[in-house]
Amino acid sequence: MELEFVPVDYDYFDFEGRNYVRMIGRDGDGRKICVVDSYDANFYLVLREGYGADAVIDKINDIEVSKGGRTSKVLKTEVMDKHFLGEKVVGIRVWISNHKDAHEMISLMGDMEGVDFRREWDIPLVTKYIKEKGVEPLVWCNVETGDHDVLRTVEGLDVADVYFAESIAPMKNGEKFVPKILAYDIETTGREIGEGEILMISYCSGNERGVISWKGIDDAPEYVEIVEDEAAMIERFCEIVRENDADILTGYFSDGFDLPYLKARADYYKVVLDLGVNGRGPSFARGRIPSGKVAGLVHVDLYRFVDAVFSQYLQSETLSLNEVAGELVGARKEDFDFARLANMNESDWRDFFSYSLQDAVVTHKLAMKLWPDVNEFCHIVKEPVFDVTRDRMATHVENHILHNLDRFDEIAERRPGHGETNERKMKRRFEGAFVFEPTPGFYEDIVMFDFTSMHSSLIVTYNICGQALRPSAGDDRYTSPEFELDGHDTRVYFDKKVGFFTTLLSEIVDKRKEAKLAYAQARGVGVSGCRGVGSSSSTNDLCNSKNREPVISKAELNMFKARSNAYKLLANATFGYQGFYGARYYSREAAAATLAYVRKLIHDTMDRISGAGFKIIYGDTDSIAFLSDGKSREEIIGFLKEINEEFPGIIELDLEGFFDRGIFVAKRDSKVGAKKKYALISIDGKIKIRGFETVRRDWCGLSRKLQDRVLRMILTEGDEKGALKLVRDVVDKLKSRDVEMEDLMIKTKMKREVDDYVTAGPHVAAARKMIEGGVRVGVGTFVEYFVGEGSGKRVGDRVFLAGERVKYDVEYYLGRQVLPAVEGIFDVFNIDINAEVKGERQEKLF
DNA sequence: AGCCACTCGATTTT
DNA sequence: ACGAAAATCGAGTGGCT
Repeated sequence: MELEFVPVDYDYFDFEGRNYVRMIGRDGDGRKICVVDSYDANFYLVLREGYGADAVIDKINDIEVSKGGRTSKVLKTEVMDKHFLGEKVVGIRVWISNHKDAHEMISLMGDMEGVDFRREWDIPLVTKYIKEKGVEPLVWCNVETGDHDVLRTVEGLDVADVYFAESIAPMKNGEKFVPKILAYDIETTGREIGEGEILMISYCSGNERGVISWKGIDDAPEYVEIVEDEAAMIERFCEIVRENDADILTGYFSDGFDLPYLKARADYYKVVLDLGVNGRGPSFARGRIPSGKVAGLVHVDLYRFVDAVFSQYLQSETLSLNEVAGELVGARKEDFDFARLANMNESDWRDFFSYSLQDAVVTHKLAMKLWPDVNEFCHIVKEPVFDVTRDRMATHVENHILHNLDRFDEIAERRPGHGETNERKMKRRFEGAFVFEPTPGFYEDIVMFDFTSMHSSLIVTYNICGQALRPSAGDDRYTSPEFELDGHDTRVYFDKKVGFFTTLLSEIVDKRKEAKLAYAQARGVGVSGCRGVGSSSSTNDLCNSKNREPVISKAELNMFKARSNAYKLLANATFGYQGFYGARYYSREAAAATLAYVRKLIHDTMDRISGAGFKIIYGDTDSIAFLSDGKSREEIIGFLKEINEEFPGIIELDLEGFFDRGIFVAKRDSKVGAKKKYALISIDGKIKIRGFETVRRDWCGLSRKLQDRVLRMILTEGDEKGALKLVRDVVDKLKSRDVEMEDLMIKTKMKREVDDYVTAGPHVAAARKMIEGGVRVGVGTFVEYFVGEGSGKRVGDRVFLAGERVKYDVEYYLGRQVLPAVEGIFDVFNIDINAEVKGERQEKLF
């Protein structure tokens, strides 16, 4: 029979000495089903030039590996014309009976005469399956089902039906798959996994929501279900999860907390944490934070996705659910003071239930918000949801490459070995980008240009990749600018013939442009009817031309935005990927050369702009700021167009903006202009603050807020005298001890374990205090402290945690926080803020 | 004890 | 374990006077 199927989750297993891929997903009727497909593990032996395949094949056919009660052998071989790093090679594709033995098999085929090298044995089986069969995650396909003994192994699964795929192929115009998402959250008495009890579990999948608890009160809200005890609560939760029949189970930091905690408590009570379809508990993969996997229900830890993919684009200072959800979905968690736990009355419990439910609701909202992004990443890098939500950018870049190699008949490069990564890590750093040293001052009428995806467009334009690297110059080669590598000046050369690496990157850049345009146009349509849709190309045809009504749904709009964003992130990460020690396609020369091109381009462009009579005031990597010098905006834009025509390849300079005023300050204790530290106000009144203490989380709120207000007053009103008054007010408040403790807290993130610090700064002292108080502090923990009065010489001796009844140190906050934050700004106006404040002190004395 | 040069460590910018 | 380097700046450290 035939059926429609969308795969969501993948894994593989052995049956009678062979590998099978097991997929869980939905059929056309929305039933959760399991589809099993046969897939044999395989790899390539690449032949040495001049050697034939027959002798090699004869030899490997005899190789067997017996291990763990199974015997792996060669099933089949095929001689194929392939490419490796763009060069033609002859490969023997070898199919074997078990992927788990691939590594062992390959080592037995090591020093074989005629075999140059071996590849693709280190690619996960599921990745190879998706790549080769085109059965992509979240893409509908047609399955021709059939009988097979292997179905015995999946008969017990808690799904609507199980099928064996006789054949399987993606559908041409499948619908978009919308998953059912169930969010959950637990409240516990302990902070460590398994230490203490779970008091309640909350869940939310849209309208279906509730809290299960064994801490009964007489009139609990109707959404609370009270059960006998903790074990019963865990079992009831499993039951609810299974009945809910979601595709995705999601939590926030649930890999690191909720799921392992549940598992530990379930183990303690000897009940099965049976959340999935196989009647067994979750499994945890190795790693710094072990990934929790539930069979047939994709467990997604949203924190990990946000951390890996989104964090650098968020304003949030911590990645707490509260902050991230606040920023992304405008939803805040409820507050609950955990100190109340010690002594709870009925009303406290009601608050706690409500708080817990809200956590699950907010997590669900966040999951719905991020789904378009997860979905796009899945479609682009063609890896399952489970992996896409946990992989870092470098892995995304690599997976995107791996899944597209077949179009180039390319055999994949291998992953570097341990020794190799260590060797790469040991290598010296290479020179990075160029930053222009600004002259401190207050400027007016500023223009800023910046290059769009500068590194990526240079890589594409000059074919900068390891594959194209050549030892000498030539007509068919690009010659890089001169740069220093490992102590001597050098140039490198790249063949002009494009290969898969730069082709794929240029596709990413194109698709990003396409999605960005579609998004912009769709938004135009959505906001004020059908307009600005001039092109007739299919991606731009977003209007129903008959009735001129917008036909773009909000979901589609979000899709374009997510797609544009995913391609942008992928493009931006590609440069870093080439210089990343763990990369299959690592090329230190390419990474260093890219930076040499980056420096040359910014210098040449700066010369071009100043050559046209403009005064450059700043620039960093890919941006240039200069004074418009009375020229109109139209003239500037015309000038930009003119320069753009002179760039080679896909290099493009963009208008970042026009700014009415801007301030650049000097480095501390110096007259030299500080780099990466400036504030601008754009012509529409938007303020852009970069690098200042205002935007640094390791400064106290008092200094940050004051500096922000000072900068704003100076930029919007040009009123440094008014700003001076702001400082005086704060100084007075500080001295009269009128400042809220909250504004004096200094927050830092631990970058290593407490004992691993060579020099122990104040935050380490604070961390030690926290540990004394029973808090576990490790890498990633946020430490908050204030500096109080005391005799200690070091700041670290006067560090106190929130709630400690110690007077704050006025001198410290004045001299080390408040004044330093504004000193440089007033210097620009020749105002000595220290003298001003001291003067005030003198006046008071008199 | 105080100054100075230096290193360490956290954070931000691109 | 899972993109890159440039840059600022506070705090601590150890040698010197």
